[in-house]
Amino acid sequence: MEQTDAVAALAALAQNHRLGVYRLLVQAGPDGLSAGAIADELGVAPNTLTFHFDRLRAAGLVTVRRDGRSMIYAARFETMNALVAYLTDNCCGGASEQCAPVAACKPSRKRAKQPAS
Amino acid sequence: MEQTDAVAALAALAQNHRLGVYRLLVQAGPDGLSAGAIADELGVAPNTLTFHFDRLRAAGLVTVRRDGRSMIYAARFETMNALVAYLTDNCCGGASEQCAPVAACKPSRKRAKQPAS
DNA sequence: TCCATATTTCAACGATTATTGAAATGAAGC
DNA sequence: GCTTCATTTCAATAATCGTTGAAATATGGA
Repeated sequence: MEQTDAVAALAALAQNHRLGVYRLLVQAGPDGLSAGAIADELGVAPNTLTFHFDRLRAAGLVTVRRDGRSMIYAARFETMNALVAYLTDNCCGGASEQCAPVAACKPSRKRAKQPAS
Repeated sequence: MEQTDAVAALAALAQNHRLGVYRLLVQAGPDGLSAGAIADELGVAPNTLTFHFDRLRAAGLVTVRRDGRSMIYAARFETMNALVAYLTDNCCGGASEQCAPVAACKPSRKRAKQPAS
């Protein structure tokens, strides 16, 4: 992961509603959640939420797919893992064994192909 | 870690110079680096850097101590670990064993007591 | 086709952010 | 005490950000 991408991902997460959305999606797993379900859960206006989804998507943190009238958002775990790895990279110069690289999250169920990024 | 603290930490890291500073400090370990050394390494004006140090410090990501005329900044690994844990918390609803909580970085050498936060 | 539902688009506004230049502070050495 | 070095403070500026309201788009069902 490049520094530019890491800054983009961090900036995307550095906002109350977006962090709330993201954590919801991380916990939801590969199946994701509909925009409406997230709006209900967080009590955020749908148009505001669209703005935030765009940021998360532009940062590569989530994917979207359409399901009927609903848009289903899901976390991209590869990006999450890459970001964590970037942050903790070569921690303490690699000196301590306790500063080992962090574990990765590899959900087993296949994720649906994302259509338009 | 509370959502507010996580947003603060992420916002502190969501900037090119600050992310550069932070990664330098993570790799430097508990001994830290002087403000001047960091300014040289990154090619950032000292006053600009002070502004960014303040953000990192306010977010609890780094500590400072004075050493002669130099200010020595060092990463706070507890905050780093807490942030990573917060991001990946209950990943996939805890379903997959591969989504286990991430490893923590616990540098072995004692860190100098930080004076004024 | 017409209507309801789900979500997105657009323009506008106030608030926050990063960088700058000049001046101030604090510590060390002569 | 004066000078130098290391870093911080302050005010000003341009750029970016989050929320809002109203209107548009897309899908599914009667």
